[in-house]
Amino acid sequence: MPITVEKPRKVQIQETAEELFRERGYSATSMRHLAAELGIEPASLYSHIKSKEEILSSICFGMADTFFAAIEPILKANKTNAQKLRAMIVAHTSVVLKNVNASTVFFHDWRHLSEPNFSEFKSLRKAYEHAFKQILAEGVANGEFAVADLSFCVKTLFSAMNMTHEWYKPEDALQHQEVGNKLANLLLNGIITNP
Amino acid sequence: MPITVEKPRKVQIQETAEELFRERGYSATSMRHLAAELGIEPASLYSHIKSKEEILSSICFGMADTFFAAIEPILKANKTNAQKLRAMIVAHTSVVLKNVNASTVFFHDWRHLSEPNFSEFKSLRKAYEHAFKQILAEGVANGEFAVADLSFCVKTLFSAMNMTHEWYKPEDALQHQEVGNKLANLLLNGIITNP
DNA sequence: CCTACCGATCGGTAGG
DNA sequence: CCTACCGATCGGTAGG
Repeated sequence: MPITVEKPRKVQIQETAEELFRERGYSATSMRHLAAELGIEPASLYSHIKSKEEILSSICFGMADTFFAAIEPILKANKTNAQKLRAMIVAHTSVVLKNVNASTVFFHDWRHLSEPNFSEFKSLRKAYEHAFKQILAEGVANGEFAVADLSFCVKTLFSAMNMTHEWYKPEDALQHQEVGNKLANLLLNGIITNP
Repeated sequence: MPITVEKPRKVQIQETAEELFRERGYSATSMRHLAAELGIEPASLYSHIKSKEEILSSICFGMADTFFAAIEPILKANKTNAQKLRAMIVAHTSVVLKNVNASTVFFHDWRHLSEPNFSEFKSLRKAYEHAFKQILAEGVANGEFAVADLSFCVKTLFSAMNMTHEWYKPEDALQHQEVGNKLANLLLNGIITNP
Protein backbone atom coordinates (compact mmCIF):
# COMPACT_ATOMS: atom_id res chain seq x y z
CA MET A 1 0.00 0.00 0.00
CA PRO A 2 1.61 3.26 -1.07
CA ILE A 3 1.93 5.90 1.59
CA THR A 4 0.64 9.24 0.35
CA VAL A 5 2.57 12.09 1.89
CA GLU A 6 0.82 15.45 1.62
CA LYS A 7 2.79 18.09 -0.14
CA PRO A 8 3.73 21.13 1.91
CA ARG A 9 1.20 23.94 1.62
CA LYS A 10 3.74 26.21 -0.06
CA VAL A 11 4.18 23.66 -2.84
CA GLN A 12 0.43 23.22 -3.15
CA ILE A 13 0.03 26.97 -3.47
CA GLN A 14 2.74 27.10 -6.12
CA GLU A 15 1.29 24.29 -8.20
CA THR A 16 -2.29 25.47 -7.96
CA ALA A 17 -1.17 28.96 -8.93
CA GLU A 18 0.64 27.57 -11.97
CA GLU A 19 -2.57 25.91 -13.04
CA LEU A 20 -4.76 28.99 -12.56
CA PHE A 21 -2.22 31.40 -14.04
CA ARG A 22 -2.00 29.14 -17.03
CA GLU A 23 -5.74 29.08 -17.56
CA ARG A 24 -6.63 32.73 -16.97
CA GLY A 25 -3.32 34.53 -16.96
CA TYR A 26 -1.52 36.09 -14.00
CA SER A 27 -3.40 39.40 -13.98
CA ALA A 28 -6.83 37.88 -14.29
CA THR A 29 -6.24 35.41 -11.45
CA SER A 30 -7.09 36.69 -7.99
CA MET A 31 -5.71 35.56 -4.68
CA ARG A 32 -9.29 34.88 -3.62
CA HIS A 33 -9.69 32.48 -6.51
CA LEU A 34 -6.43 30.77 -5.64
CA ALA A 35 -7.44 30.44 -2.00
CA ALA A 36 -10.84 29.02 -2.95
CA GLU A 37 -9.17 26.39 -5.10
CA LEU A 38 -7.10 25.33 -2.09
CA GLY A 39 -10.07 25.43 0.26
CA ILE A 40 -8.65 28.09 2.59
CA GLU A 41 -9.32 31.78 3.29
CA PRO A 42 -7.52 34.34 1.11
CA ALA A 43 -5.69 35.84 4.07
CA SER A 44 -4.23 32.46 4.96
CA LEU A 45 -2.15 32.45 1.79
CA TYR A 46 0.04 35.12 3.31
CA SER A 47 1.29 32.81 6.02
CA HIS A 48 3.16 30.96 3.28
CA ILE A 49 3.97 33.58 0.69
CA LYS A 50 4.87 37.23 0.78
CA SER A 51 2.91 38.46 -2.22
CA LYS A 52 1.24 37.48 -5.45
CA GLU A 53 4.30 38.52 -7.38
CA GLU A 54 6.50 36.28 -5.26
CA ILE A 55 4.63 33.32 -6.76
CA LEU A 56 5.15 34.65 -10.27
CA SER A 57 8.84 35.31 -9.83
CA SER A 58 9.38 31.93 -8.25
CA ILE A 59 7.75 30.32 -11.29
CA CYS A 60 9.79 32.38 -13.74
CA PHE A 61 13.17 31.98 -12.10
CA GLY A 62 12.51 28.37 -11.22
CA MET A 63 11.84 27.58 -14.86
CA ALA A 64 14.90 29.55 -15.93
CA ASP A 65 17.04 27.37 -13.65
CA THR A 66 15.48 24.21 -15.06
CA PHE A 67 16.17 25.29 -18.62
CA PHE A 68 19.81 26.09 -17.90
CA ALA A 69 20.30 22.82 -16.04
CA ALA A 70 18.89 20.89 -19.00
CA ILE A 71 21.33 22.18 -21.59
CA GLU A 72 24.43 22.57 -19.43
CA PRO A 73 25.75 18.99 -19.77
CA ILE A 74 25.16 19.08 -23.52
CA LEU A 75 27.33 22.16 -23.97
CA LYS A 76 30.26 20.35 -22.36
CA ALA A 77 29.79 17.09 -24.24
CA ASN A 78 32.10 15.85 -26.92
CA LYS A 79 29.81 16.02 -29.93
CA THR A 80 29.40 17.73 -33.26
CA ASN A 81 27.49 20.98 -33.23
CA ALA A 82 24.64 19.36 -35.11
CA GLN A 83 24.40 16.67 -32.45
CA LYS A 84 24.56 19.28 -29.71
CA LEU A 85 21.89 21.41 -31.29
CA ARG A 86 19.58 18.45 -31.67
CA ALA A 87 20.16 17.40 -28.08
CA MET A 88 19.51 20.96 -26.89
CA ILE A 89 16.26 21.14 -28.84
CA VAL A 90 15.13 17.83 -27.36
CA ALA A 91 16.18 18.85 -23.84
CA HIS A 92 14.55 22.27 -24.00
CA THR A 93 11.33 20.93 -25.47
CA SER A 94 11.18 18.21 -22.83
CA VAL A 95 11.41 20.81 -20.07
CA VAL A 96 8.58 22.76 -21.68
CA LEU A 97 6.33 19.73 -21.96
CA LYS A 98 7.21 18.29 -18.57
CA ASN A 99 6.13 21.60 -17.00
CA VAL A 100 3.27 22.75 -19.22
CA ASN A 101 1.61 24.92 -16.60
CA ALA A 102 4.75 26.61 -15.36
CA SER A 103 6.17 27.11 -18.82
CA THR A 104 2.99 28.71 -20.10
CA VAL A 105 3.20 31.21 -17.25
CA PHE A 106 6.92 31.60 -17.90
CA PHE A 107 6.29 32.54 -21.54
CA HIS A 108 3.21 34.71 -21.08
CA ASP A 109 3.52 36.49 -17.77
CA TRP A 110 7.16 37.35 -17.16
CA ARG A 111 6.16 40.82 -18.42
CA HIS A 112 4.34 41.39 -15.16
CA LEU A 113 7.48 41.05 -13.07
CA SER A 114 8.45 44.36 -11.49
CA GLU A 115 11.97 45.64 -11.25
CA PRO A 116 14.57 44.44 -10.56
CA ASN A 117 13.14 41.01 -11.40
CA PHE A 118 12.06 42.16 -14.82
CA SER A 119 15.55 43.13 -15.95
CA GLU A 120 17.14 40.16 -14.23
CA PHE A 121 14.79 37.85 -16.09
CA LYS A 122 15.54 39.40 -19.44
CA SER A 123 19.26 39.10 -18.99
CA LEU A 124 18.93 35.44 -18.00
CA ARG A 125 16.94 34.80 -21.12
CA LYS A 126 19.51 36.57 -23.23
CA ALA A 127 22.29 34.43 -21.77
CA TYR A 128 20.29 31.30 -22.45
CA GLU A 129 19.61 32.22 -26.05
CA HIS A 130 23.28 33.05 -26.41
CA ALA A 131 24.19 29.45 -25.66
CA PHE A 132 22.16 28.33 -28.67
CA LYS A 133 23.62 31.08 -30.81
CA GLN A 134 27.11 29.98 -29.85
CA ILE A 135 26.50 26.44 -31.05
CA LEU A 136 25.08 27.78 -34.30
CA ALA A 137 28.09 30.05 -34.76
CA GLU A 138 30.55 27.22 -34.15
CA GLY A 139 28.66 25.07 -36.60
CA VAL A 140 28.88 27.78 -39.21
CA ALA A 141 32.62 28.26 -38.67
CA ASN A 142 32.81 24.49 -38.91
CA GLY A 143 30.97 24.11 -42.14
CA GLU A 144 28.30 22.07 -40.41
CA PHE A 145 25.65 24.76 -40.71
CA ALA A 146 24.66 27.21 -43.40
CA VAL A 147 23.00 30.03 -41.49
CA ALA A 148 23.00 33.55 -42.87
CA ASP A 149 21.40 35.34 -39.91
CA LEU A 150 22.25 33.82 -36.55
CA SER A 151 19.88 35.98 -34.48
CA PHE A 152 17.02 35.32 -36.82
CA CYS A 153 17.67 31.59 -36.71
CA VAL A 154 17.82 31.50 -32.90
CA LYS A 155 14.55 33.41 -32.63
CA THR A 156 12.87 30.98 -34.99
CA LEU A 157 14.21 27.98 -33.10
CA PHE A 158 12.78 29.32 -29.88
CA SER A 159 9.49 30.18 -31.49
CA ALA A 160 9.04 26.60 -32.58
CA MET A 161 10.12 25.14 -29.24
CA ASN A 162 8.25 27.57 -27.01
CA MET A 163 4.87 27.18 -28.63
CA THR A 164 4.70 23.40 -28.26
CA HIS A 165 2.96 23.80 -24.90
CA GLU A 166 0.03 25.45 -26.67
CA TRP A 167 -0.95 22.53 -28.84
CA TYR A 168 0.65 19.54 -27.16
CA LYS A 169 -1.90 17.03 -25.93
CA PRO A 170 -0.50 14.20 -23.81
CA GLU A 171 -3.19 11.89 -25.22
CA ASP A 172 -1.55 12.21 -28.63
CA ALA A 173 0.87 9.59 -27.37
CA LEU A 174 3.51 11.80 -28.84
CA GLN A 175 6.16 11.67 -26.17
CA HIS A 176 8.15 14.67 -25.02
CA GLN A 177 11.37 13.53 -26.64
CA GLU A 178 9.53 12.60 -29.79
CA VAL A 179 8.24 16.15 -30.11
CA GLY A 180 11.76 17.50 -29.67
CA ASN A 181 13.16 15.12 -32.24
CA LYS A 182 10.51 15.96 -34.81
CA LEU A 183 11.21 19.61 -34.20
CA ALA A 184 14.90 18.97 -34.71
CA ASN A 185 14.22 17.06 -37.91
CA LEU A 186 12.15 19.86 -39.31
CA LEU A 187 14.50 22.61 -38.25
CA LEU A 188 17.88 20.97 -38.72
CA ASN A 189 17.28 19.84 -42.24
CA GLY A 190 16.93 23.45 -43.11
CA ILE A 191 20.13 24.28 -41.31
CA ILE A 192 22.67 21.59 -42.05
CA THR A 193 24.76 22.21 -45.14
CA ASN A 194 24.77 18.70 -46.59
CA PRO A 195 22.13 16.33 -45.27
CA MET B 1 0.72 71.75 -46.81
CA PRO B 2 -0.87 68.43 -45.89
CA ILE B 3 -4.29 68.59 -44.34
CA THR B 4 -4.38 66.49 -41.19
CA VAL B 5 -7.80 65.00 -40.67
CA GLU B 6 -8.40 63.84 -37.13
CA LYS B 7 -9.32 60.22 -36.83
CA PRO B 8 -12.75 59.43 -35.43
CA ARG B 9 -12.75 58.93 -31.67
CA LYS B 10 -13.77 55.32 -32.02
CA VAL B 11 -10.68 54.63 -34.12
CA GLN B 12 -8.49 56.49 -31.64
CA ILE B 13 -9.91 54.40 -28.83
CA GLN B 14 -9.28 51.22 -30.80
CA GLU B 15 -5.69 52.08 -31.65
CA THR B 16 -4.78 53.33 -28.21
CA ALA B 17 -6.29 50.21 -26.71
CA GLU B 18 -4.21 48.04 -29.02
CA GLU B 19 -1.10 49.81 -27.79
CA LEU B 20 -1.97 49.49 -24.09
CA PHE B 21 -3.23 45.92 -24.37
CA ARG B 22 -0.01 45.04 -26.11
CA GLU B 23 2.14 46.56 -23.38
CA ARG B 24 0.32 45.38 -20.26
CA GLY B 25 -2.10 42.77 -21.51
CA TYR B 26 -5.88 43.01 -21.72
CA SER B 27 -6.65 42.11 -18.10
CA ALA B 28 -4.08 44.44 -16.60
CA THR B 29 -5.23 47.42 -18.65
CA SER B 30 -8.03 49.46 -17.09
CA MET B 31 -10.57 51.65 -18.82
CA ARG B 32 -9.34 54.50 -16.61
CA HIS B 33 -5.84 54.06 -17.98
CA LEU B 34 -7.17 53.98 -21.53
CA ALA B 35 -9.23 57.13 -20.95
CA ALA B 36 -6.26 58.94 -19.41
CA GLU B 37 -4.15 58.12 -22.44
CA LEU B 38 -6.83 59.71 -24.64
CA GLY B 39 -7.25 62.71 -22.34
CA ILE B 40 -10.91 62.10 -21.55
CA GLU B 41 -12.92 60.87 -18.58
CA PRO B 42 -13.40 57.09 -18.19
CA ALA B 43 -17.18 57.36 -18.48
CA SER B 44 -16.85 59.12 -21.83
CA LEU B 45 -15.47 55.98 -23.44
CA TYR B 46 -18.91 54.44 -23.22
CA SER B 47 -20.35 56.94 -25.67
CA HIS B 48 -18.30 55.19 -28.33
CA ILE B 49 -18.04 51.61 -27.22
CA LYS B 50 -20.31 49.19 -25.41
CA SER B 51 -17.80 47.45 -23.21
CA LYS B 52 -14.14 46.63 -22.70
CA GLU B 53 -14.64 43.26 -24.29
CA GLU B 54 -16.12 44.86 -27.38
CA ILE B 55 -12.70 46.41 -28.02
CA LEU B 56 -11.00 43.05 -27.57
CA SER B 57 -13.36 41.18 -29.83
CA SER B 58 -13.13 43.85 -32.49
CA ILE B 59 -9.33 43.49 -32.41
CA CYS B 60 -9.48 39.70 -32.57
CA PHE B 61 -12.07 39.37 -35.32
CA GLY B 62 -10.63 42.28 -37.26
CA MET B 63 -7.26 40.58 -37.35
CA ALA B 64 -8.85 37.28 -38.29
CA ASP B 65 -10.45 38.97 -41.30
CA THR B 66 -7.15 40.52 -42.30
CA PHE B 67 -5.37 37.19 -42.13
CA PHE B 68 -7.98 35.46 -44.27
CA ALA B 69 -7.98 38.26 -46.81
CA ALA B 70 -4.19 38.03 -47.13
CA ILE B 71 -4.05 34.37 -48.09
CA GLU B 72 -7.27 34.09 -50.07
CA PRO B 73 -5.90 35.19 -53.47
CA ILE B 74 -2.89 32.90 -53.04
CA LEU B 75 -5.08 29.84 -52.57
CA LYS B 76 -6.75 30.49 -55.92
CA ALA B 77 -3.55 31.25 -57.80
CA ASN B 78 -2.06 28.95 -60.40
CA LYS B 79 1.14 27.97 -58.66
CA THR B 80 2.96 24.97 -57.25
CA ASN B 81 2.25 24.15 -53.64
CA ALA B 82 5.76 25.18 -52.68
CA GLN B 83 5.20 28.58 -54.27
CA LYS B 84 1.84 28.90 -52.58
CA LEU B 85 3.20 27.96 -49.19
CA ARG B 86 6.02 30.47 -49.51
CA ALA B 87 3.60 33.20 -50.57
CA MET B 88 1.29 32.37 -47.67
CA ILE B 89 4.14 32.53 -45.19
CA VAL B 90 5.20 35.92 -46.56
CA ALA B 91 1.62 37.22 -46.59
CA HIS B 92 0.82 36.02 -43.08
CA THR B 93 4.05 37.35 -41.63
CA SER B 94 3.50 40.70 -43.31
CA VAL B 95 0.10 41.02 -41.69
CA VAL B 96 1.64 40.24 -38.30
CA LEU B 97 4.38 42.82 -38.68
CA LYS B 98 2.18 45.49 -40.24
CA ASN B 99 -0.09 45.25 -37.18
CA VAL B 100 2.29 44.51 -34.35
CA ASN B 101 0.07 45.90 -31.60
CA ALA B 102 -3.12 44.27 -32.78
CA SER B 103 -1.46 40.97 -33.55
CA THR B 104 0.17 40.77 -30.13
CA VAL B 105 -3.27 41.22 -28.56
CA PHE B 106 -4.70 38.73 -31.04
CA PHE B 107 -2.17 36.07 -30.02
CA HIS B 108 -2.16 36.68 -26.27
CA ASP B 109 -5.62 37.78 -25.26
CA TRP B 110 -8.16 35.92 -27.34
CA ARG B 111 -8.47 33.63 -24.31
CA HIS B 112 -10.32 36.41 -22.51
CA LEU B 113 -13.15 36.47 -25.02
CA SER B 114 -16.40 35.22 -23.51
CA GLU B 115 -18.87 32.97 -25.23
CA PRO B 116 -19.96 32.81 -27.95
CA ASN B 117 -17.00 34.86 -29.20
CA PHE B 118 -14.54 32.45 -27.68
CA SER B 119 -15.79 29.44 -29.62
CA GLU B 120 -16.34 31.46 -32.77
CA PHE B 121 -12.73 32.64 -32.63
CA LYS B 122 -11.37 29.15 -32.19
CA SER B 123 -13.29 27.79 -35.13
CA LEU B 124 -12.07 30.65 -37.34
CA ARG B 125 -8.52 29.86 -36.35
CA LYS B 126 -9.04 26.21 -37.09
CA ALA B 127 -10.36 27.01 -40.55
CA TYR B 128 -7.40 29.28 -41.20
CA GLU B 129 -4.88 26.66 -40.14
CA HIS B 130 -6.72 24.16 -42.29
CA ALA B 131 -5.93 26.21 -45.38
CA PHE B 132 -2.23 25.79 -44.68
CA LYS B 133 -2.67 22.11 -43.93
CA GLN B 134 -4.47 21.66 -47.24
CA ILE B 135 -1.56 23.11 -49.20
CA LEU B 136 0.84 20.87 -47.31
CA ALA B 137 -1.32 17.81 -48.00
CA GLU B 138 -1.54 18.58 -51.71
CA GLY B 139 2.20 19.06 -51.81
CA VAL B 140 2.72 15.69 -50.18
CA ALA B 141 0.36 13.94 -52.61
CA ASN B 142 2.25 15.77 -55.29
CA GLY B 143 5.69 14.69 -54.28
CA GLU B 144 6.66 18.31 -53.63
CA PHE B 145 6.80 17.91 -49.88
CA ALA B 146 8.05 15.24 -47.53
CA VAL B 147 6.03 15.76 -44.40
CA ALA B 148 5.29 12.90 -42.04
CA ASP B 149 3.01 14.71 -39.59
CA LEU B 150 0.86 17.39 -41.18
CA SER B 151 -0.63 18.76 -37.95
CA PHE B 152 2.76 18.96 -36.32
CA CYS B 153 4.19 20.77 -39.33
CA VAL B 154 1.37 23.33 -39.43
CA LYS B 155 1.74 24.06 -35.72
CA THR B 156 5.44 24.63 -36.14
CA LEU B 157 4.91 26.90 -39.13
CA PHE B 158 2.53 29.06 -37.12
CA SER B 159 4.83 29.09 -34.14
CA ALA B 160 7.60 30.55 -36.25
CA MET B 161 5.35 33.09 -37.96
CA ASN B 162 3.38 34.15 -34.91
CA MET B 163 6.33 34.93 -32.71
CA THR B 164 7.98 37.35 -35.11
CA HIS B 165 6.11 40.24 -33.50
CA GLU B 166 7.97 39.58 -30.27
CA TRP B 167 11.46 40.20 -31.55
CA TYR B 168 10.95 42.22 -34.72
CA LYS B 169 12.45 45.70 -34.50
CA PRO B 170 11.58 48.01 -37.40
CA GLU B 171 15.00 49.64 -37.00
CA ASP B 172 16.59 46.38 -38.08
CA ALA B 173 15.83 47.50 -41.59
CA LEU B 174 14.62 43.98 -42.07
CA GLN B 175 11.49 44.54 -44.09
CA HIS B 176 8.27 42.67 -43.50
CA GLN B 177 8.51 40.63 -46.68
CA GLU B 178 12.16 39.92 -46.00
CA VAL B 179 11.26 38.38 -42.66
CA GLY B 180 8.65 36.21 -44.35
CA ASN B 181 11.04 35.09 -47.01
CA LYS B 182 13.77 34.21 -44.54
CA LEU B 183 11.20 32.25 -42.60
CA ALA B 184 10.18 30.44 -45.76
CA ASN B 185 13.81 29.68 -46.59
CA LEU B 186 14.44 28.20 -43.19
CA LEU B 187 11.22 26.24 -43.06
CA LEU B 188 10.79 25.17 -46.67
CA ASN B 189 14.23 23.71 -47.04
CA GLY B 190 13.23 21.29 -44.35
CA ILE B 191 10.01 20.53 -46.15
CA ILE B 192 10.70 20.26 -49.86
CA THR B 193 11.75 16.81 -51.04
CA ASN B 194 14.45 17.84 -53.48
CA PRO B 195 15.78 21.38 -53.13
C1' DC C 1 -5.18 29.20 9.43
C1' DC C 2 -9.30 32.41 10.61
C1' DT C 3 -12.15 36.80 11.40
C1' DA C 4 -12.43 41.32 10.38
C1' DC C 5 -11.19 44.83 7.73
C1' DC C 6 -8.18 48.49 4.96
C1' DG C 7 -7.85 51.82 1.01
C1' DA C 8 -7.62 51.43 -3.87
C1' DT C 9 -9.41 50.28 -8.03
C1' DC C 10 -12.38 47.87 -11.18
C1' DG C 11 -16.13 48.04 -15.34
C1' DG C 12 -20.00 50.38 -16.04
C1' DT C 13 -24.57 53.48 -15.53
C1' DA C 14 -27.68 57.68 -14.82
C1' DG C 15 -28.50 61.90 -16.17
C1' DG C 16 -27.36 65.93 -18.18
C1' DC D 1 -18.08 64.40 -23.26
C1' DC D 2 -18.63 65.44 -18.05
C1' DT D 3 -20.03 64.93 -12.96
C1' DA D 4 -21.37 61.88 -9.75
C1' DC D 5 -21.72 57.55 -8.35
C1' DC D 6 -22.85 52.19 -8.16
C1' DG D 7 -21.71 47.50 -6.23
C1' DA D 8 -18.02 44.34 -6.75
C1' DT D 9 -13.58 43.05 -6.26
C1' DC D 10 -8.67 43.73 -5.73
C1' DG D 11 -3.95 42.65 -2.89
C1' DG D 12 -2.79 42.77 1.50
C1' DT D 13 -2.55 43.63 6.96
C1' DA D 14 -3.68 43.30 12.11
C1' DG D 15 -4.38 40.46 15.56
C1' DG D 16 -5.40 36.32 17.37
